[in-house]
Amino acid sequence: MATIYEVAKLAGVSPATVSRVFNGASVSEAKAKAVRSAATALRFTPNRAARTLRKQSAEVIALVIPDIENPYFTEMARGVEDVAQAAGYSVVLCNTDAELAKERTYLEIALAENMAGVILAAASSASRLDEVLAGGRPVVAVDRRTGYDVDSVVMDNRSAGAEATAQLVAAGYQRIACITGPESIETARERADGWRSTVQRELSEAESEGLLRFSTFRVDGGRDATADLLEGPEPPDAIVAGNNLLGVGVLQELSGRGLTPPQIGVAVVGSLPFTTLSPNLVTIIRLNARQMGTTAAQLLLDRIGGDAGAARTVVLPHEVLPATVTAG
Amino acid sequence: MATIYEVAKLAGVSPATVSRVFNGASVSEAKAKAVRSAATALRFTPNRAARTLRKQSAEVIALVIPDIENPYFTEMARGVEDVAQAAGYSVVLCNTDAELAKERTYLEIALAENMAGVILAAASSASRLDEVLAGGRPVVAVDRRTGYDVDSVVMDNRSAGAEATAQLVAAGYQRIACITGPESIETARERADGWRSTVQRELSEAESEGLLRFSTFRVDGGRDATADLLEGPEPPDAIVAGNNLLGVGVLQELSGRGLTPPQIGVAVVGSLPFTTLSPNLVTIIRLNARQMGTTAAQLLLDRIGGDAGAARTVVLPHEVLPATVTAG
DNA sequence: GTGAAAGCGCTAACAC
DNA sequence: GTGTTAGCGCTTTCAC
Repeated sequence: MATIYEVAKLAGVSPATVSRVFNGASVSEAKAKAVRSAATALRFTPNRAARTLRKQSAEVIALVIPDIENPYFTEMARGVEDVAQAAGYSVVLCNTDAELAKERTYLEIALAENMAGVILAAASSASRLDEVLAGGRPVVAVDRRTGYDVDSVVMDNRSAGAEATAQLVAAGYQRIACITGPESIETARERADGWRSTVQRELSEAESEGLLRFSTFRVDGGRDATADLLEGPEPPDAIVAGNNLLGVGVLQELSGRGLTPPQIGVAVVGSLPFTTLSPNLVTIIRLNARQMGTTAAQLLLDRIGGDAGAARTVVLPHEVLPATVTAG
Repeated sequence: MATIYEVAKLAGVSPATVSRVFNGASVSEAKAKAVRSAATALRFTPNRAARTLRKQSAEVIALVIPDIENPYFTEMARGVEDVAQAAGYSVVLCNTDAELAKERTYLEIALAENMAGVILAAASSASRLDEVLAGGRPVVAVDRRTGYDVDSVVMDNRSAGAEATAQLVAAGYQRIACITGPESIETARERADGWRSTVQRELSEAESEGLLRFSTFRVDGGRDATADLLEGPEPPDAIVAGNNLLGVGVLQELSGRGLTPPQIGVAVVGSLPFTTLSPNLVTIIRLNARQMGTTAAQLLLDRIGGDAGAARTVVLPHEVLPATVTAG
């Protein structure tokens, strides 16, 4: 790899001038041209490690997520990437497996690499951001808030859970269960809250507890919880799934037992990635993960650009896609 | 962020000694202990940009893939990550959207960042690796070979396509179509080749062309091609899908038309991620993307470690999961 | 085993 | 507008 000195020598200018050309500072057109052609001839690319060391900041954004195999997060990653790339930033995807230790390691790396900022879908409410924030790096929380005073982009989970439930009520179901993620995760609790309030208001006070399952936000969690519910003394006639993967698990388990919507009602908060089921059988409360990604990236870029205002929280809307085939 | 100098001062040693402690060189136990406690007190983490600049190499591996939203590639990413992480390397995921320009940019970045190596699922057979290789960085090709003499890890695509087709033949289907990816992608061609040879051998010479569609490796591609096939003069009675997303698209389109396997036979090369369909209705030629990832990472680490032997090609086995419910 | 010092490639004062 | 120079934080000879 050629250095700035070799380019300078070939172009007959100083290294500083070469640097200026590559950083948009004012240079006479003649010298700029000479530099550019020398750079091309030597296949020069600025060394990013050196630039990062000198500037104390890399043009890289860390996107830290709990599950890279969940399409919700990869969709989000696409959104982040699009905005970041347009602004000249690269995105580094870090997968924590929802483990605090891995998350911690990645946050340390982000700091040690002088990355410009972090977009974090926290592993749990216990996530620690002290180090990164002490290092002066902006953080934007996505999907889940953190215990820190940072920008966040979230869905209206309570309302999404309520909406999912209301759709099932409207379709005539009477015993509506809810399978959501780990209780340690804000979104899981909020979606369950939405379900609970709707059930209690629309059906009966009694019709809630006993029908709630905190599980994992994964397919197997959905299957297990569904099996558990169906094998109970008073099985539900409908299920609200707290995220996309749980939805898949629910439907898989039902299908294994010969049950298909609308025989039993199903509403999913999120989406049904790669479903092969007819879309009008299941109610979807669609969460726009991509938009969450673009919004978060924009907020982060603002902060990187020096915006020091108070922390903002953006709540994104969801879209209701009701099942059109119902039991009724 | 504390520096090595501050740690040195606090511990009463030279910066060089601090560096040695953090790099496993021999240091007296007394000083090592002093350094460690000073480092902890100052919350010292070595600055990676500085280390990278000095060592001319970062402990980072680039994983360059064409579609981050395809579970096949995220599964592969998991495999890469597991091996890399165990060896102390971070993984940077780069999404090219199967565009050569983006791929080129990412490869340049990998070089400019002094990354230790690249694992590449090439955007097309026209991918250029000259710069990276000239920079002395090892490259391992995954899923698809490149035109360069580098290590590669691939599936036996021809055999996978043949196996998928043979399963449909065995189930009694007579007009078996094939929907595969872009003709510019090796895997797409090879899977089609496997299909063609089996159809020609088992059925009739005539029963092949006209039933082959080169599409995109995406869900919409599967839908469009299926629609196209079904609306033709002599529609197929079975379809081989060239990858997971095409399989989803095929099943979606069929389902929209009220067709479900085994009314029409379906075999998929790859897997059916997050399917809600009963697994015994569709034949799956399962490709182990995770294993592909771990294998590639291992090969790359060997190269990074200095292995300069001839380029190797590893061909991974697939697993046949036949549909057990057939039209017969 | 340990310290002094040079230098990785770049940017940003500072002088002109 | 342009060149000179110092220095970002680290690793690594080279002496001792």
